[in-house]
Amino acid sequence: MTTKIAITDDHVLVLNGIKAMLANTPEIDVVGTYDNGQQTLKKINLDKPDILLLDINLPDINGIELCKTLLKQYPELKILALTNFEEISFVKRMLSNGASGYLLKNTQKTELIEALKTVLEGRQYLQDKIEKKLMNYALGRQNSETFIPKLTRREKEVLEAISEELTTQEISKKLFVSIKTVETHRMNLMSKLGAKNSVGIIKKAIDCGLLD
Amino acid sequence: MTTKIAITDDHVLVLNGIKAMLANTPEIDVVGTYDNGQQTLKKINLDKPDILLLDINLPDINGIELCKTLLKQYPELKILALTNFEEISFVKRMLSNGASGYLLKNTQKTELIEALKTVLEGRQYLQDKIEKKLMNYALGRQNSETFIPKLTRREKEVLEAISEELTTQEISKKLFVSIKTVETHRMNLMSKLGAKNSVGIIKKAIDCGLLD
DNA sequence: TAAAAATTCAGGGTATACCCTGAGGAGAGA
DNA sequence: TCTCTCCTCAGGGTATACCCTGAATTTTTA
Repeated sequence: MTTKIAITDDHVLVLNGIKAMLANTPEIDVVGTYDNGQQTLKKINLDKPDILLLDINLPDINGIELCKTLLKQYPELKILALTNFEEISFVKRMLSNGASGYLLKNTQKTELIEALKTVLEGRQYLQDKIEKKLMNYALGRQNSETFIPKLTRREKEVLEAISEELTTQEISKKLFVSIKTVETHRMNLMSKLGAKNSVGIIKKAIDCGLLD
Repeated sequence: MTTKIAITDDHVLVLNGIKAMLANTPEIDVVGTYDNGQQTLKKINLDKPDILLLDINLPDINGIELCKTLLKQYPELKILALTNFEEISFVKRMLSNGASGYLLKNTQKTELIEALKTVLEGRQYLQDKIEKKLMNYALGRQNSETFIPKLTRREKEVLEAISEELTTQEISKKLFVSIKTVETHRMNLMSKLGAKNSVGIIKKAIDCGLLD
């Protein structure tokens, strides 16, 4: 049984590099390559790959968003992030959005194939370097007390709307309440999150994982 | 529908070689051949090719300059560099001046046709060898900054300050500039990052890894 | 069931952000 | 030299965010 994989990357050289790398590996079949997010969304249901190698850095859609969207539509699909970004924040966001693994683009053939196998078995594959970073990050975080403030239902809704760059007026219309109510909620958000303004609200919210 | 191509090269045997190579390929029609830059500039508007195969090494004009000039006048034209220069600096300069691909003169017929097709579809074609060189070069400098908007030094400073929850007035004092200047930078940040307000700036900045 | 928390909203205010046009000077690069 | 980008700043305006006090109603919880 061959494993069908597809690749989304806007760099032709990367696409071809991977294809070439897998050319003489009969158990792996590259069924599709896409160079942007829209194309991926359109064509993936035709190619039906088991695994998608996904670059974060795409011209049209953020790879992290794309990951989330794809997994909603195709829960069976395994997504393996393949990128140059070493930042832990990207790793965390990819994994929390359902990615099955994270590889850097300097990956060698053997490692790529091992990653594909691991992912196919339903397990998670992280490159050594990434795993260590993640570990250190987790250990560093354990000590520092991170109290996540409890937000009410309404506050979460307002928070969400603020992060959508809506104005108070727009939020009031969206939630069917008065402007004054929205302002109250925002003030409470600032108070609870220890922020001086909406920018602070968003920063702390992202930091606490209250937003994706 | 046939694809019209033209060739600029000062070596007659190369011109003829390519023509011969494409002679029994009906979907490709060689509509013009030029042996220097001036001639190319003069005659290309008459021949109206879809793709131009362009040598870098021309007697009168530098092929890289010619590429830039041609694309200013004919933005629809696809230019495929065809040369013996393997140096990455040439490749980069051609591509950054808008060339759609880069072939060495040892190209075989099938590869040439594939390159032409790829370019015609609006994608980029690079010969394997060139691709690998570029890949190594790219890996050497992990600067994946394709979709990350380029911010100026001042814009980065203002961005940083905004993320510190400072007001415009506070930022102006911190950076020793007027309030109006800070506002200008913030507007430019919104524009560059596609944000509707400061919240959007921060979100996109975090998203792009410009912060933290 | 009483207390606490959450949701709603008002009046009234100041500070700030947002948005436009326009423009001079400095520096880099062709 | 000319062009382009960046940095700087102004006038003048509207919209919005921020901040206070106070309070009625509903919902949750102890």
